[in-house]
Order: sequence, then structure tokens, then C-alpha cells
Amino acid sequence: MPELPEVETMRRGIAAIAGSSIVGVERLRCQRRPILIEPRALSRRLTGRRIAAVERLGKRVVLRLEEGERLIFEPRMTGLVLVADPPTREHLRLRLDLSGGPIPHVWYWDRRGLGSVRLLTESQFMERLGNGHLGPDALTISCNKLRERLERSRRPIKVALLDQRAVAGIGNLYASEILHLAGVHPAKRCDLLTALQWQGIHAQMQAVLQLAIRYEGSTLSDGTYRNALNQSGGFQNHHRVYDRAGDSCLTCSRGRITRVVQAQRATFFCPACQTKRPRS
DNA sequence: CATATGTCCTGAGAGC
DNA sequence: TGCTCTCAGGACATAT
Repeated sequence: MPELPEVETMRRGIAAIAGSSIVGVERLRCQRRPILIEPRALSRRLTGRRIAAVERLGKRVVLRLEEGERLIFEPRMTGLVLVADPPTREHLRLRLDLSGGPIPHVWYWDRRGLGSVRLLTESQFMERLGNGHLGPDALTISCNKLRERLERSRRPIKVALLDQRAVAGIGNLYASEILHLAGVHPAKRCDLLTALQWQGIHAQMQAVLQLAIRYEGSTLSDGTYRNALNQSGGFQNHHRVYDRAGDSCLTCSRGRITRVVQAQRATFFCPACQTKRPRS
């Protein structure tokens, strides 16, 4: 489930294609949803174009082309952006052939096909992802900004952290990890959190995301997520609560990790050290 | 306006 | 062993 650390790892894995030119495009398998324009137009619009920059926008990898056009990879659950051979031939979706740089090909692979690759003009980009569509990036948002954007919400903090319009990049896995390290109960309403709790959430958010980037993300037991070289991430070995239901708490050793469902998503937490009240 | 729910998708794993 | 069923959750559309 690529979230900010996994998508940032993908971005870094293909960052060296900045400055290269696209010399070929092949759509490898029918994608009903992912690519919004017909293959011939995709090839015509991409061939010969130079990649100006490789960026990350929340959980998307963005190739910025000249004249404001952007090719946007949105992996959702099982999408991968690769420079090495993909895990299987079967789920390859798109291949870009490049010249003028160190990387000859970039692939988009997606087993479940919930993800997408979209080519957007400047105006399409602004309409879909511009001002107001995404909050500030979770890696760089200030504590005051985070608090300002969420403190009037009555939603549980775990649910609110997944709202990409509030803050961009956090997904289901890291939301549980962040709140555990901050010692905050996932069901605590945003509007009832103290200043100290906001500081803890903000600090742990950035600490967890930075550490997870250093480990190149989390490859869960299904083994789907890989970096651009088709290698596993390492942060799954450092999860303190995610997918550890029934195990004892690594932080306080008193509680057992509990799984609950919030907004149709699994939440993991320790009932002993994540209290609804502020820690003294 | 804020919040909640349904939808898409495939393959791993559970249970019989 | 082999079948059927459930579940995983990102973003968006639609409903309340």
C-alpha cells in the first residue's frame, strides 16, 4: 500500500531520469480506468518530450514535462514504478523508453489495477490536483498548520489523518504507527486534542515518515511493494502496531495490540499506552 | 458545509 | 486436496 515513504522511494528510484527524453511508449495491457486518453494519443503526446523534473505529490509520482504537462503515476494499492525487471510480466501496464540519461526504461506495473497513470495538461492538473485538492505534504507541514487544518474536526484523529485534503501522504499503515508513537488513542476526536498531543502527533509523523523513507518503505506479507529496483523495503520489521494484533506492546510491554475498524479501515493500537487522555 | 458510505480491483489465506 | 468466501485500502462519487 504505497504511502508517502513508499512513493518517495519510487520517486528517488527514478529521479535520474530528469533531463532524459521519452523516445517510446508502449501500453502493455488493457487498462480500463487508469489511462484517460487513447493509447495513440498518449504515445503521440509523450514521444520526443523531455522530462523536466521528477516530483512527488502526496502519494503520486509526477513527471513534469515541458509546458506544464505532467505524467502522473498513482499506485494506490499495488502499483509500482520500476526501472528494473518487474515482478511479473502479466501485470505490466506501461513502458516508457528513454534516451539521454542513465536509465533506459521505466515501467508501471499494477497487479490489482486500482492505480493509474494519467497525462494531464496544466489546466487539467490544476482542476484535479491544484489548490485545495491536496493539503500540505506530511513531511514538511508545520505543527501549527497541521493543527489549524484539523483542530475543528469532530472526526477521530486516525480517520482525519487519512484525509489527503487536510495533509497529504499519510495512509492507513503510517496513521496507526504515528498515533502509537505519539501515545494518542486513534478514536480521540480532533477537536478534543491538547496542544501537547498535536505536538506529539506532528513530531512522530515526521519522525516515522523519515525513518520509513530511510528503510525504503514497508513490504507487507503479500510482498507486493518493491522499490524501483524490485527490492523489498525494510520498514515492516520496525512496525510497532500495524498488523500485530494480539502481540504484546513493544513500547509499554503491558498492553496487547488491538485491532479495531474505523471508517472501514483497520486500526491498530495499544490500549495501555495510547490513552484518550493526554499523557502526564 | 462536514462527514459517511459504496465502488473499483485481484490474489492470498481461511474455512469447510 | 479443492472449492468458495472474505478481506486488504487508495481515491473518488454519491448520499446524508
